[in-house]
Amino acid sequence: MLSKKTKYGLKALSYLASLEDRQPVQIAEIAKHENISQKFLESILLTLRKSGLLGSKKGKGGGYYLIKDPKDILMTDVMRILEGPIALVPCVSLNFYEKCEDCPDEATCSVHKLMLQVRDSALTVYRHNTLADLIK
Amino acid sequence: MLSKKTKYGLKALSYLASLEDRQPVQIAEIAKHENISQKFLESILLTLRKSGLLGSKKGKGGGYYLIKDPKDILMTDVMRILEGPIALVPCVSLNFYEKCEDCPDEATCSVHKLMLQVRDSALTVYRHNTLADLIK
DNA sequence: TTAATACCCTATCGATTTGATAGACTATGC
DNA sequence: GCATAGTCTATCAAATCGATAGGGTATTAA
Repeated sequence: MLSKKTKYGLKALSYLASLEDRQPVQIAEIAKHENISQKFLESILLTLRKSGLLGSKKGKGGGYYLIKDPKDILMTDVMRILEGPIALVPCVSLNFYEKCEDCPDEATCSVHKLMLQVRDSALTVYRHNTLADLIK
Repeated sequence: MLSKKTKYGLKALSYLASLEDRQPVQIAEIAKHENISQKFLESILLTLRKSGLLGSKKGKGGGYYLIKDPKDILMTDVMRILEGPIALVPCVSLNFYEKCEDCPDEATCSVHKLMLQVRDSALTVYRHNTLADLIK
């Protein structure tokens, strides 16, 4: 299940991308427009800023804004930042690989085999979608 | 992330499918072979039995066994029984649909649009995999 | 018929995660 | 220097997860 953090983050990014200009937008405006708890959104936007997707400006007239063009923001990156691994199981994760302690052999593991396919199919989707695609 | 319940359930099903005959297999044997907590596995096998994938036999010589041929057991069914919805968000779920309370319009929701594609890609994988495919 | 076997069911428990809130701090612009 | 708006830390209730304990019940072999 998708976490609310990811859901809200996606909505916030989409909202920013939908605006014509790239002027800073206040947290409060985003929260209100997308029906999100403002304080919770604060921490999410902070994450997005620290990972380089958003810029911020303090003080009057401040807020958050997209750094890159929406068509250059891949969903693979967004999902990994917000949700973490795309794979459903660590042993098939590209960026967050971990060996399963209970599984003696990945090559013959039925779960591994199935989850590998699921990961690839999800990756394909995320790689073919940019932020610009989501707001069309 | 895939729950251990699903992971263990898949492993147990695979183990049963890998055996030549369809004689009842004791919980203890499955648990030992797959490195699973026996008590936890009990509840999982119970779920699988109640949903019609497994049969059980009590008393001496009892255990669990597959009811259908492995090639007739679709991963869509297995995943829905063990993990629940295949969709990452209720508003794109076929079997567990729920409206998002915060989202005013699904048609224009960017999250909805993305998650619909992810669901379809996962469904395609699960529909093309039977239990027989996993143990090849 | 009886006793062993093995599935069935309920309850509980600690750990972790999640979503949300509060409050103080800091930088900016007028 | 004061209002504005992002930044950071701490906390918290609720839910979920994985696991465990312990007794109940049906079946079978002897």
